[in-house]
Amino acid sequence: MLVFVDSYKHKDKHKDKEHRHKDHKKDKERERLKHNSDHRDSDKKHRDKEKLKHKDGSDKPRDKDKYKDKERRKEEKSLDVKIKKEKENGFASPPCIKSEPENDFYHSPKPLKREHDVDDSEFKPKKIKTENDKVDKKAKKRRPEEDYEDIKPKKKTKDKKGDVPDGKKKAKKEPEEKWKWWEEERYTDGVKWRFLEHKGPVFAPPYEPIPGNVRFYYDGKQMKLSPEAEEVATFFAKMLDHEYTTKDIFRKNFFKDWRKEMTPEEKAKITDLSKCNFTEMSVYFKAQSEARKQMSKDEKLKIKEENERVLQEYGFCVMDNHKERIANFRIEPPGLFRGRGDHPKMGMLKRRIRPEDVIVNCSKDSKHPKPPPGTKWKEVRHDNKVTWLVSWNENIQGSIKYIMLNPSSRIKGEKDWQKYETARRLKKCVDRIRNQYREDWKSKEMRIRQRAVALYFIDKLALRAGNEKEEGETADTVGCCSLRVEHINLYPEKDGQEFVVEFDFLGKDSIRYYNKVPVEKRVYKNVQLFMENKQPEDDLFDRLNTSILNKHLQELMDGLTAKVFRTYNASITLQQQLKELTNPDENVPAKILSYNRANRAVAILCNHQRAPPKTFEKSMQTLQTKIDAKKDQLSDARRELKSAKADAKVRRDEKSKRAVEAKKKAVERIEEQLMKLEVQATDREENKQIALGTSKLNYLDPRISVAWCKKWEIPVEKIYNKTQQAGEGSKLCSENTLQDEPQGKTDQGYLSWKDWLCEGSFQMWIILAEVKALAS
DNA sequence: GGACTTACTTAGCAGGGACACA
DNA sequence: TGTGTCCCTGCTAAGTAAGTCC
Repeated sequence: MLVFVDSYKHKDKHKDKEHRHKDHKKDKERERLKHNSDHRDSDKKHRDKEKLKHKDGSDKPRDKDKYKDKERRKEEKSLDVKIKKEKENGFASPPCIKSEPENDFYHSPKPLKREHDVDDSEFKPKKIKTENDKVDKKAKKRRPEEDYEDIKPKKKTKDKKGDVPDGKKKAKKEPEEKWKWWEEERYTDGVKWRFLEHKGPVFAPPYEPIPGNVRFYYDGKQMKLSPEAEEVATFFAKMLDHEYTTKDIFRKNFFKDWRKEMTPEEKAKITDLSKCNFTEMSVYFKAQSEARKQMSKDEKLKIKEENERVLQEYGFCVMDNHKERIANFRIEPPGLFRGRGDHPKMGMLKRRIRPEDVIVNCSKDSKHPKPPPGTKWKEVRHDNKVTWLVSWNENIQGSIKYIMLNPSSRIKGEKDWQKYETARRLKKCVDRIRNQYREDWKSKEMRIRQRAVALYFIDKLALRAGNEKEEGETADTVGCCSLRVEHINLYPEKDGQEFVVEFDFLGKDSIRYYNKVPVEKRVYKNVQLFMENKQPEDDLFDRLNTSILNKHLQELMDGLTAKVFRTYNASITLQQQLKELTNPDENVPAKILSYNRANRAVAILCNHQRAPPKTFEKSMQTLQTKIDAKKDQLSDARRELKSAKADAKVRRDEKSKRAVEAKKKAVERIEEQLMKLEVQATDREENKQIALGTSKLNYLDPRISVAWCKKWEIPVEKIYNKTQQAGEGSKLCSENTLQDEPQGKTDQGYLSWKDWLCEGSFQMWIILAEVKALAS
């Protein structure tokens, strides 16, 4: 498979199509990634040969029983045959996977019977464990215990050198006991918790009117606005420098909603947004922001302490026996809606959320959160089949917003774990599914053909499912099932390749997906058929939607949805790329560059992009200057070494010998420094428009990364972000955390997918969860 | 529609470099 | 050479929009 996504932030739909090919550096990088990222095409030349040999044979019809027999036989075939077959399909997986014993692959968490599954009415919390509490391995059930008031919050900020109290320093040396939630029994029947207590949300501060000397002008004349109208005006003023305020839809929506907040007098007077002058307001807010930056240390510290206090009070909840961090305990403040892409609702007023709008979810027997004085909650609910703590309706899309737990929580961790387990199960049957959809390309029924081709695209290109969207409510974006004829171009031959499909559409967040992919002839012919007699705005897959597709996938494998293919292909691509790119002879920075390149291959596959940082060019320039300076330094050092050597040759004494050694060391040190700088420059350049974070946190099974780190003795914290190198992070990612590393290392000197993902290695989960928690 | 995950942007902070001075 | 301070830059994490799936 060739995954080669050329995509940009889509500001003007097709305008820059030609321009994008001009960036040679980027093209070069893509070429490299194109070569490197193709996990199912690692030996392209060979595969192409194979393809030429077998491309017709694979399409021969066969009856169902024959197919089943063949499937059975296929399971028994040798590794070589398997690889050959995979290559024919264009989906060659790492060879080590084939040798896995089949029964080892399924390790889905089996929900065990719980003590409280039947009747939870009597459930009372007794003692809350922090993450540091010891786990009673003999009794791993989530038992209610007493006295949870004494729980001390986990200190979030790491202590700087010298600030650490002696006791703490000492404590750091001792291995910390973690709450091993993955060793506990899981709830059944959709129950998410038995006990939930929290303090409710933190509301946005009330509006503070701007000072009298900050004026608003309409049509050149000063005008005092009512507090309601003034507040909304400040939202606009704060965004004055932003591109949003130049957009017609934004301005139109803002003005419409602003007028709703005006008094009748204001409404009568203010009729044209272009006559409004918000400059003084804008200047005032900029000055305020500047003043915040200029605050004294003490003032900043005070604010920090206050934030910390709020965090400690509202940022944690007690779920079952454990204190858990809440992700977003602050309710979104009012403001102007910033939809992405060409969102028809951008600029609309996001109203202020009040206690009367809020539904609080907690357990009956908990201490219910109190609404602010003089107010009341919309509702207090006790629904333990959901994970949210607080919800409210937002007014822009009419959807519900939630306050939920941090990724470090048990509830999120379990979900994450299940996600990767499902992806692992897909590994087991992906060949069968691929053969099935290949067969379906020949179906007499159009709906089946469409389903099969769509699934092929989802699998091959890691496309999203593509739900239907309400027209006019959101930006016009699509996924696989919602592709339209206008998003596809077909080329019988392009750039020396046959049967090329060109995709050009806006995906999630209005990020452009542009890709030219050579496909199998049958796919090509099918797409041609689907496009026949259709208008550009017609659906490509008119007999398909995501629920039909997912229903079909569910029949193929329990829990299988379109999304699982993305997770599976992302994780397996990482593993393949790590194997391919890691050079055992290279040093740590070079290996980390290899990891980032593997990560990048996944990000490209998933089309995870970012806007190039504003300071990118400048920072590259700075780095280049450093490199140049280092090069000069190196040639100086080499010259000095040469002269020291000559000197030593003449003098032949100990002193000059020592001088030569010292110069040698200096050269080595500078060489290493130069290498590090060059690696950094390469990494940064390659990462200009690619976002690694999303794939790292959401698609890559952390066990693969940790296995790789262990294999090559790379500190885990080098992979899961820099801030964790010091303080808590290094502890979390220490050897202790990885104590139950699985046994089987492969001949390739690399832990295989299966090897790492065996039962008992769930420690990895807590690493991911805690790394995420640290980031909070 | 509801619940949940995935996604990108950006404010603010941490940390490193430059410089002064002991 | 070590230490302290300031400033700049890159990175992180909060914030919240936009997906998926049931």
